[in-house]
Amino acid sequence: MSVGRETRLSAWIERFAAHFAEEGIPLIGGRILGYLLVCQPVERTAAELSQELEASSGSISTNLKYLVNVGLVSKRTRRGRQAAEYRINEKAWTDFIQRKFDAIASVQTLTDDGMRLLSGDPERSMRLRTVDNLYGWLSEELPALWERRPAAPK
Amino acid sequence: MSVGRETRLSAWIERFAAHFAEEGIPLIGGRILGYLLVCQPVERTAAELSQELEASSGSISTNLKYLVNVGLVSKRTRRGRQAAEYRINEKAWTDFIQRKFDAIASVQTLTDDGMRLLSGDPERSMRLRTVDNLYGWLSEELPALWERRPAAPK
DNA sequence: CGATAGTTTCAGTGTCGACCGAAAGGGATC
DNA sequence: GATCCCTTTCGGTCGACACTGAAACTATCG
Repeated sequence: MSVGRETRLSAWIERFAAHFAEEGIPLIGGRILGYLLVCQPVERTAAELSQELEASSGSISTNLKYLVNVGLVSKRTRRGRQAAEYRINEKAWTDFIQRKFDAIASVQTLTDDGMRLLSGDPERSMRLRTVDNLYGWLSEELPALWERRPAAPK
Repeated sequence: MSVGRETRLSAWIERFAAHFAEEGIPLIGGRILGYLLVCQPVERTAAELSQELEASSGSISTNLKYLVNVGLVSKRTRRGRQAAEYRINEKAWTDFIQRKFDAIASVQTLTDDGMRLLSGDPERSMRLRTVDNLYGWLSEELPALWERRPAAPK
């Protein structure tokens, strides 16, 4: 007897959350992301998320605030409805990735400063130079690559 | 009155360590990396690192083990010398970056599995598709970019 | 205005990991 | 083999942070 689609989806959500937990995103935040990516309908209230993800209202609130803040989730309020609706903002994933790239490229300013401190001492700066060259190349290429990213469909 | 080069270097090491602390590398590990990148001579024993970075022998040992393990530092033992010598393995920085790229690209298998679970439900898979497309593109382009990386000098 | 339904805040709890320092372990020299 | 020196292991402490649940807050509707 095969397991249902919803069961497999919740297992998938858990894997999804586990991956981002390794990147420092709280488990519940990752679950929210995964859930909002596949739920039907697309919008959920905090209370619904709390129930379906079996997480306390406090955790949901904290993590929604964080996710809205980084743009991955958007909050919509409607007159006549006191409950706000949350949904995935899939467009924001590009910014999410870009921040990762920026973090990598930013090391170059660090190695660059180091090189400057060692200027006039080529012997000693050899090790740093290798690293600086790599990051220098990355901080050229990553933005260039990023320019070529495909436009999000419609 | 200007501060000495060594003073500025230790400030630089601290900045360096702080950056990688944000990426999840323990502070002391980051200090070791920064220090080994600029110290003269290039090799240090654990005891020396402990003294110069003002960290306990235990912390130094733990972090060296970790850094050697990921390849960023190499350990050399010599007959007639009981103290092992540690030095930066600047070549390994490329692997270090590559692991980051791999981590990004690996999300694609995740989103791909999700898409499969939602197959036959185009309406519902729209959100995931956007994300999947982005990661699909990345997992094509990042390895391609990586191929073009400059060779380390000599 | 009162009642209701939802969200946010906050204090408290538990877990995890970095760090320390002392004790144990292992080579090297005599 | 005994001694010395250095490294690793290990128990313990501390601080950070995710999470909870109850209380405070806010908004809507009767």
